[in-house]
Amino acid sequence: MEPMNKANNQVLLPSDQVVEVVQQNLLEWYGENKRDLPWRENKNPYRIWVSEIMLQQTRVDTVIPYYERFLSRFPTIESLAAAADEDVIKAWEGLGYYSRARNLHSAVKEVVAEYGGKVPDKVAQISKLKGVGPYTTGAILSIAYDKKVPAVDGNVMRVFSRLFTIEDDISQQSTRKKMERIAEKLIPESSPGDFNQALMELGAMVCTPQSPKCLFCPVQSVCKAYQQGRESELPRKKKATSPKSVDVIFVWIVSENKVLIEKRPEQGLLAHMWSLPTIEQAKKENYLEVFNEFCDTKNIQLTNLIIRGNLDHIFSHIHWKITLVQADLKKSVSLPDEWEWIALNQLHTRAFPNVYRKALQQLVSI
DNA sequence: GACACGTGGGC
DNA sequence: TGCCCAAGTGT
Repeated sequence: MEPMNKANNQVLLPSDQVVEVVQQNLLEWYGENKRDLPWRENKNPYRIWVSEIMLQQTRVDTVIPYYERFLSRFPTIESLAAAADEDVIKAWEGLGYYSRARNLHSAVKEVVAEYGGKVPDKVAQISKLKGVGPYTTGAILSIAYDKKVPAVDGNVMRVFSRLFTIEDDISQQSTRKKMERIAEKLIPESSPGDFNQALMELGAMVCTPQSPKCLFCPVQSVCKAYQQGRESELPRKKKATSPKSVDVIFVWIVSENKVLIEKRPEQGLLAHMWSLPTIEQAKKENYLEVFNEFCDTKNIQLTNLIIRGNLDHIFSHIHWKITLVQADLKKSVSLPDEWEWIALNQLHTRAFPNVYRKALQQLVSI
């Protein structure tokens, strides 16, 4: 293996003949093999948009039920624009990357206010919307409006890496720009949306990260990696660093069938989401000190501490080692602004990220 | 450019 | 089991 920084900076564009074969074979294959997915029912730009946001870093099978519920709850761009923030987040609960929902909501409101509810069909306008980056710009413009704009995602980068034996590290942002130049040459005038989707579909179904199904690949005849038997070596990608381990305490405070919940800060991990009161960066050694400091900060007093259990939750970049601690709240002058008593049987009305759902299950189900 | 940002599935 | 991932974007 060559070192990763030795990748060629030159963009070697595919020949006209290769372009021809890829276009024809891929479009024909897509026509016969594409999956029947809910966002392929029509080309409503709003529906395409929602699907593209949900699909970011998220599997198709995971997205489908969320997509169906979301579109049935917010069937039009106007209905989403008019919705309360809480309702939008609640519909996103469990999907992860919650800033996607906030950005989508904000962008949809902008489209209704600035563009009369019509999703823009110009790169300059749509790429300014919150949560719409280079990939989503290309996806919406090509799929919904049949514009010849690249939509280069992880699938496309993997397909191109193999098809043209591109050695660049696909985790580098600069690599995507190179891939976009190739895509611009490859996309046919006639059906850019189908072609972009065909590229992604190929990556998802045939040109998979592990064990690619080269024997069934419609572009096998022009694939350089296959010709060289190197399909398992490509694409190149820097190994991810493993999540950093952090000790965390969730505090379980119940009184008269009510429990204290906490609204998380507006920035950072699980921003805006409901949670149990959480002590982050807690040292496991001395709970008392940790709790005293916590009580000082919140201007409250906690007594009768009992450890109720432990829980691990691994985010993409952080590993929470959670201790569930039950406590009683001594009478205090006032509750912190971010805290609220809620009836146990009303917990389901709030949007909790999954890590807190798991904790609640453990605590409530005896 | 590098890192933050969730979750669940597959091997 | 632990690691890699899955239709990226914001900072």
